[in-house]
Amino acid sequence: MASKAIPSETQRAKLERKERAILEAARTIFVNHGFDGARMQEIARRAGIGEGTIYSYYDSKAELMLAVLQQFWDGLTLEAEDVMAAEQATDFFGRLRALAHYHLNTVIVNADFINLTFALRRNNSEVSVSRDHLRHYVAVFDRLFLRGQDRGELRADAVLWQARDIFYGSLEYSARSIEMTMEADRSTRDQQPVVDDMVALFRAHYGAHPESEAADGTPLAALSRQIEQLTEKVDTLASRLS
Amino acid sequence: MASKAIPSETQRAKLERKERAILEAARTIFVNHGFDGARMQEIARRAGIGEGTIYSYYDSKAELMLAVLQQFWDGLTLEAEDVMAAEQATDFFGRLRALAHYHLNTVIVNADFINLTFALRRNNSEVSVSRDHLRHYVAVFDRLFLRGQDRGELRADAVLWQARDIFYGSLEYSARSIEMTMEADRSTRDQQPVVDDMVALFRAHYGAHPESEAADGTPLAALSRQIEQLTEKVDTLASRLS
DNA sequence: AAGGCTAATTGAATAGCACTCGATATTATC
DNA sequence: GATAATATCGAGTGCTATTCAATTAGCCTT
Repeated sequence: MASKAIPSETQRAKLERKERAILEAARTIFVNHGFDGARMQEIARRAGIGEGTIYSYYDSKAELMLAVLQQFWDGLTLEAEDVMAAEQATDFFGRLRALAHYHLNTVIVNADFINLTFALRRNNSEVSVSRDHLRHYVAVFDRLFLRGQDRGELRADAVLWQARDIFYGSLEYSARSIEMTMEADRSTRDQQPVVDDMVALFRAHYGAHPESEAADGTPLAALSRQIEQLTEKVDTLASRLS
Repeated sequence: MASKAIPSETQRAKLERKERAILEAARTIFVNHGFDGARMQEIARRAGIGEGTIYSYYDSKAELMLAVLQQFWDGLTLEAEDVMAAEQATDFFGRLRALAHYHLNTVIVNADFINLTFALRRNNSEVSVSRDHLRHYVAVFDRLFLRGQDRGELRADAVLWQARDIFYGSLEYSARSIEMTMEADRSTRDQQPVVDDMVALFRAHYGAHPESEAADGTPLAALSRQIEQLTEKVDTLASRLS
């Protein structure tokens, strides 16, 4: 397949540039017009190439959109990982808050892409591929959750995939609700309560409650420990304010 | 519009029967082939009428599918209300369990319809109509939740729409996860843990905790709860600072 | 019940689209 | 520079939803 003739570096670069141009054009058209509304002709025109040329890069319209989505979700995954890495808080709930905030905002801002992703759920053959983006993306949550369990911050008997579905499912629906209430206003103000609620939910439902485990007779010690942690946090905050 | 000539009862009945035939045929074809895969010709043939006749009942393929979905969701709403009415348990959590069980099962069994519903989210003009089905359907949950708050079973400061998004969002994602793990097996066995988890979640996060009010008998629990609330506030502050 | 009027029905014709394919241009290799 | 390989093109193909002029069926008046 890749043996006959090796294109020179400039040639390869040219092809790659052209492929990027197609992807970029497709991205714009798909977002603006949706899958069915997008015209291959317009994508070709915008990319500055002939209509048939697209098909030597991508086998079909669906596959082209899949490539667009691939790129989009890969970007999101990287961003989510960056957000996690940049988060100062090292405890589970602080990181969860950061992730929830990032995800909710992302889902709202990129609502077009999210809709496009789920619009592909019709064409059965592609679904499996489209699932991979999501799997990759939600792995960020999975790692966070498992680490939280390892450190004893979360109940050990909690089921990962159920927690994951609660996290992403709730946030997606919340995003839709938020979008509906503010069709024009782009402020991020209203997202705060949802994120707070999500963190509180995880704390109440999945958080380890040491005092109930340590039923031997030192429930006070557990509380004392919590107060210590809290004091630490408050001190951190205070120092940051000065 | 409806003045010139009033059709006799038999004539009207005939038209209604024909409309039902179209709807029934469309329902079958759409479910089996999806929106794009469905051929208007096949729907017409199955309904025993000419292809053009469909268009004197529905303006377009999309509107036809919308009518199919309308019928579907209306049926679901009635069923959900029946489930609520038939439930012996009168407390919030018992009823919530029944609703969660019904909804999860429904979403799994009728996955085709659910997917079709969300596939229409592309065509902007129809979205508003399609939202009405959902609004009507989720009102069952809303009534249940508000009643739970009135009776003091749920925290009074809980926000209805957030709880609703958590309920339906989580269940929808869970349904997908369940579908994935058993592509063939139709048993309802695996749904139980998800339902249990959902009820436990609502109990932990939204349930009223009388012990924190009755600070006389169980001071430790009250303190623990206060600490949690405090932690929540501190975290919120911390996130706002960054 | 015959004629006239309205509304319903039909399927061949239209139009719009993704995709194909033979012809053409560009690049690589000798 | 010749030739082979590869990339590009856009007019044509095939498939559909939708339209519409012609036809039929139903109802009302006399």
